[in-house]
Amino acid sequence: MLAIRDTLDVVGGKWKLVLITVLRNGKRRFRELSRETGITPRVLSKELQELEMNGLITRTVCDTRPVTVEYAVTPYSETLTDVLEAMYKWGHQHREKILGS
Amino acid sequence: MLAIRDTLDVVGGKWKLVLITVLRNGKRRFRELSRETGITPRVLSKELQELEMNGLITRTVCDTRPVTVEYAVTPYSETLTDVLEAMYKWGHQHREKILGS
DNA sequence: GATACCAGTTACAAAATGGATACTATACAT
DNA sequence: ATGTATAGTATCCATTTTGTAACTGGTATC
Repeated sequence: MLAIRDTLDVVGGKWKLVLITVLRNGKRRFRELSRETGITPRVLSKELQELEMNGLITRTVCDTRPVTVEYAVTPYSETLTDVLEAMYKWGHQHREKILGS
Repeated sequence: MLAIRDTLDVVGGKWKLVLITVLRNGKRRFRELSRETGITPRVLSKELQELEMNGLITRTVCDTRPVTVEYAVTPYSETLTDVLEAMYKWGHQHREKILGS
C-alpha cells in the first residue's frame, strides 16, 4: 500500500504516463511534445525533469543549428509496461461500462 | 492514453487506492477508516463519496443505536485487481532499485 | 534589421488537493 | 444534565498542481 503510493508519486499526476506513452512511439523534441500533447512549456519542462530524475527518460542535446533537444524513454521505463497496460485496460473497460449503462 | 487518464481520474490521488486496499480486507465503519488510515473526516467523506459514485464501494446505514454506517468494496472493484497488483509490484521494485543503488 | 524557430524560464494566477478544528444531530448511559 | 459514541458537515487555511502570457538567448533566414 506504501508501494502503491510510491508508484503514484513517480508516475501519477496528469501528464507523466501520457508523456511516457507518447515517447514509447519514438523520441521527440521539446516543441513536438508540447504540440502533440497540449502541455504548455512550463509544465512540460517540469514533468520531463521529474521523469528524467527517476530514470524513465533521457534528455539529449543535439548539435544542430538551432539546438534541439531529444527526449526518449529508457530501457528502465519498460518495467512500467504492466502498469500501463493494466491502467489502459481498466480505463477503457470502465469507460465502456459507464457509457453503455 | 485517454484511457489511462480515465483510470487516474477515478483511482488516482492520495487515498482512493489506499481505501480500496483496506476495504478489501473487510468492511469498515466511518470512524474505523478514519482511525486506521489517519484520513481526517472531511477528506474521508469526500473520498468515500467519490468511490461510491464510481461503483467501487457501497455505503450501508445500519439500524443500530447509535446509527452506524458500513463501507464495503463492490464486486466491481475486483476489476481493479490487475491495476493494484501491477502498481504494487512496480512501486516495490522501484523502491528496491533506488535503495539498492 | 525584422522575423521566425528552437528550448526553455519567469512572474503571476487559478484551481485542485489535503488538512485542522470545531461543530451539528442523534441516542444512550450515568 | 453530563458524558460518550455515532457519522458526518462547516469553516478556514496551507500546499501542490496546473495553466497563461510574456520573455530570454541563441541561430538562421528574409
